[in-house]
Amino acid sequence: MRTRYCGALRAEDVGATVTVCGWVARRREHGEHLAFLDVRDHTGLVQCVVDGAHALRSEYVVRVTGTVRLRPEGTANEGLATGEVELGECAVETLNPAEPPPFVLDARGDVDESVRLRYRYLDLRTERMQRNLRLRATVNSAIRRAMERQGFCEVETPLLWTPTPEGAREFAVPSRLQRGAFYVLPQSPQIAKQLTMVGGLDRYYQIARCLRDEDLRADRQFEFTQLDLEASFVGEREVRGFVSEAVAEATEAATGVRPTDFPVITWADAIERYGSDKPDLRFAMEIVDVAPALVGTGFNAFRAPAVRAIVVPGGGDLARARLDGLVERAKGLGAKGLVWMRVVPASGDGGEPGALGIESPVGKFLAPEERAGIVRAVGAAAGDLVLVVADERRRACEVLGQLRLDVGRPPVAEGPYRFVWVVDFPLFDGVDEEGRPVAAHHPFTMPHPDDLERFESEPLSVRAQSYDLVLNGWELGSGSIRIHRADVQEKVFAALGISAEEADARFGFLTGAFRYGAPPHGGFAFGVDRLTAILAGEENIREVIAFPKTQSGADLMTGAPKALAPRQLAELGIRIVGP
RNA sequence: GGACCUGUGGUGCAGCUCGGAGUGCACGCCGGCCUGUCAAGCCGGAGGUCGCGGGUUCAAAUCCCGUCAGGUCCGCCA
Repeated sequence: MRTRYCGALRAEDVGATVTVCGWVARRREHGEHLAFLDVRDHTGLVQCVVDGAHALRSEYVVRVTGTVRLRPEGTANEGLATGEVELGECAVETLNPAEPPPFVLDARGDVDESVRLRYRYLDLRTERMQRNLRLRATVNSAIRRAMERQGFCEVETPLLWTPTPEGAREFAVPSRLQRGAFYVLPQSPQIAKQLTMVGGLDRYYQIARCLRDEDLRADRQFEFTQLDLEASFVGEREVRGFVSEAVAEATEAATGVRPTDFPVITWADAIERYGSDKPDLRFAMEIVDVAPALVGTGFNAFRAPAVRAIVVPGGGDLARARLDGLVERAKGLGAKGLVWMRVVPASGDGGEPGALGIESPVGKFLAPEERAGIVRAVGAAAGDLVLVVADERRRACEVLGQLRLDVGRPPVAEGPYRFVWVVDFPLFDGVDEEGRPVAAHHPFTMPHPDDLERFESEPLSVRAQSYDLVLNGWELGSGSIRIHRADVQEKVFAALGISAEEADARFGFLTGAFRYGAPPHGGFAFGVDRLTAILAGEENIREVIAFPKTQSGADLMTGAPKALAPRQLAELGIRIVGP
């Protein structure tokens, strides 16, 4: 039907007679005997010169046969890949007419997202969506290449899985053959992939769809895609190596530049220095301990377990209203308050040249050496702004970590790409209402061997062999070395308050499998949607998903979710109660 | 479950604070003119339940209450 793609025609094709197929992107009529027709396919646009175009409209599907020729002197279009040439002596065949589209498909102005989603099949024709979906395919392909090169075997796991009431809310699927019983859609292939290790697959991977019935966000859809992997007889470093390789391959395929730097930071350091377990390393503004400068201070607000600060370079000119806003923000985040200090050249005479002072609402409560000590400790220069929070250590760090992002963070999709591994997470994340530790990752995570002796005495100080991969402040994914021995697993279940019977009822098929010779194993999963979005320069994963849902879980194109026909409900034995 | 932003011809916006006739801009659409444009240009035209419901008022796009939809965030996401 066609001999060439629109976007591929170049000066070296001059003289060739070609046939292209595509959509009418635009037409420019110059009277009865001259019109320009931009024909678009997935590769780009080519200008066709026709003798009148009255019968053709936007988005008509056409087949054009013409001769490639150079455009006349001075009429080339440098903004177009095919801008040196055009198709002349065109015969245009309309393969299908089209109604005027509800929105213009070129790159001008934003279109409301609900309109785009309602007509997603049209939105997909835009250059942006074409680029994003093809980038996603490139990323997938690179991931497969890297995993296969590293000896991983692709295994598909069931979508109809068994309920494991733990963690994310699951989508339920009623069974027709066993009325009243349900499958669930997997929130991840976690347990299945561990069973492939027991099954001797050695290295498993899958670009897997995961489903979680939780509220949606810019970086969360009900269904999302993960590179899921698991390997036997490996430690943490090897797993991180596998993942770094896959991410590097994908990033190189997408951007042309292979990232080589995958620094490792401990969870404790990440909290100390960045106030977050997903630090954005594209900018500094690290948190500094200024308590040493305030030993024995007379200023009550600073007599706290921890006093930490960040410097906003050049932030001294922030308006008072903005500073008040930051104070409110800090309080909203749970801090008792926030002290700001503008760093200025020291006033008065007698000071050393270059000496610095501060302007701050609380300046008068601080001794001169305390003011100087803070400025020195944070390494601030004149014109900078210092933000100080005094509180419990973790809270002070986390509040400053959030302020650091509020004040200094570039858009997530703006380069450079700064990956970082966060390791040594705590095994437990606080305690529940009954005072029991809560699993930070999942209950199959192996504790750090050095911390096992503190398991009973200080469970909250036990580190896990788990690790997150972070890119530009977005958590791409997480993984861990798993427990493969029954005795350790029992200890963890006990600490979590899960009885042997309960564990057996919930995960019996897993713990049972582990009695038959489970190899030491560990793995990881990272979000392909998130990685692709960042590499595509998009702030929202909907932009890299062909048919996403809205924040309320609706598919505006199909109208899903919808009521089922009474007959379908009857077959499933389901009666709808309530509104 | 909660907070905030948005909703005005097909699309994107302005108008809303201070109520006074559906007023305006750009794009698209339809028709006419136009032989080198490329977001073509020029002229003309059509197109509206101001998301929906209620209230206040002589009078509501505008003020108030409720509700729906889209978005951002908190909770939630082992």
